[in-house]
Amino acid sequence: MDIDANTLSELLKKHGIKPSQQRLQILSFIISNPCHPTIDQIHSGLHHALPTLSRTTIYNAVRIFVEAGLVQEVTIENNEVRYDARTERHGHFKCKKCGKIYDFNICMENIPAEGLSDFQIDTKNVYFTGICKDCLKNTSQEYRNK
Amino acid sequence: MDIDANTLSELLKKHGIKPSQQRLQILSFIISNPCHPTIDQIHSGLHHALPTLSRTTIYNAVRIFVEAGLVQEVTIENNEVRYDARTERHGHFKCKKCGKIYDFNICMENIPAEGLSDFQIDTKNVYFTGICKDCLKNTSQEYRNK
DNA sequence: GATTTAAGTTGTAATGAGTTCAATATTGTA
DNA sequence: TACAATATTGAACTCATTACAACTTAAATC
Repeated sequence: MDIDANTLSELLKKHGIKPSQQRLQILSFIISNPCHPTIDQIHSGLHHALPTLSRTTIYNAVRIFVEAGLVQEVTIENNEVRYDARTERHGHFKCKKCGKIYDFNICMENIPAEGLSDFQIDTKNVYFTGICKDCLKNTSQEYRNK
Repeated sequence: MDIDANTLSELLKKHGIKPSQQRLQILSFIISNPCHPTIDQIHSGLHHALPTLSRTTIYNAVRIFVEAGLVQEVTIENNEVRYDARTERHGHFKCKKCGKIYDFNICMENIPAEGLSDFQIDTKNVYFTGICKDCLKNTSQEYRNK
């Protein structure tokens, strides 16, 4: 389940990021948990490995990862930023009932954007909201947001 | 520049929303300022017309507008929710240099989303980031984020 | 190996968008 | 006018994120 630490270390060095224990663990966690974890989920997920890990360190680490293009910020809904190590472009779907986030493949290049000629486009984000297959099956159920 | 108050009033009633002075002004402001204003921008923009207008009222009003489908939430970047009266689907581009947000037309229906069959899709959002035409022209300039 | 220097980490305190809530004001209706 | 229902207001609160200063670690030089 774990990613080779040396490989990750080299990856960080290649981007001019010093591979500290904390950074290696944080990046490894994001890669091996492709559920788009929040800062808080990273924090509690690494608690047994690094009991003194501070939230500030996680904020710092993900910021430099994002700047280096190793990790993507995913803002599906306001008030929860999530992180995603998939660098290939893909879309996100958030179910309004169960709150689960699904990835889906999408060919961004095919999106026809009128009026952006002469613009330098760095990132493209697509997110949908609605109700997922599983929740649709159980339609008679009570509404449990989030 | 103003929108006919009667038309707006009817529009609100049609959606079961009581057309109070505050709601009319807030909706009118969002419609006549298609710059995707934040709560704060709405607040200061309406200050001369409604000096006692409270932020809470704006939060309440935009929430019921969004629920009624009259207004769209635009979350380009975390920590700033913006509001948009354009209900037709379109994408948003945020310039990393000047911070300006551009609309662009996009045919959402054509976005090929693999793996979402049997999902009920309610909203589709597309946002790009990069550097706008104007800022590209002045490349030698200092970097002014936001 | 000891010393110096730079960089990274930590926890606390500050910030600021958004929410909650009780009091007040407004509106519609009899 | 009186009543009931709804809307508005502002202060207090919450909570994610940021700022910052003290501390720790790692690397570099002697």
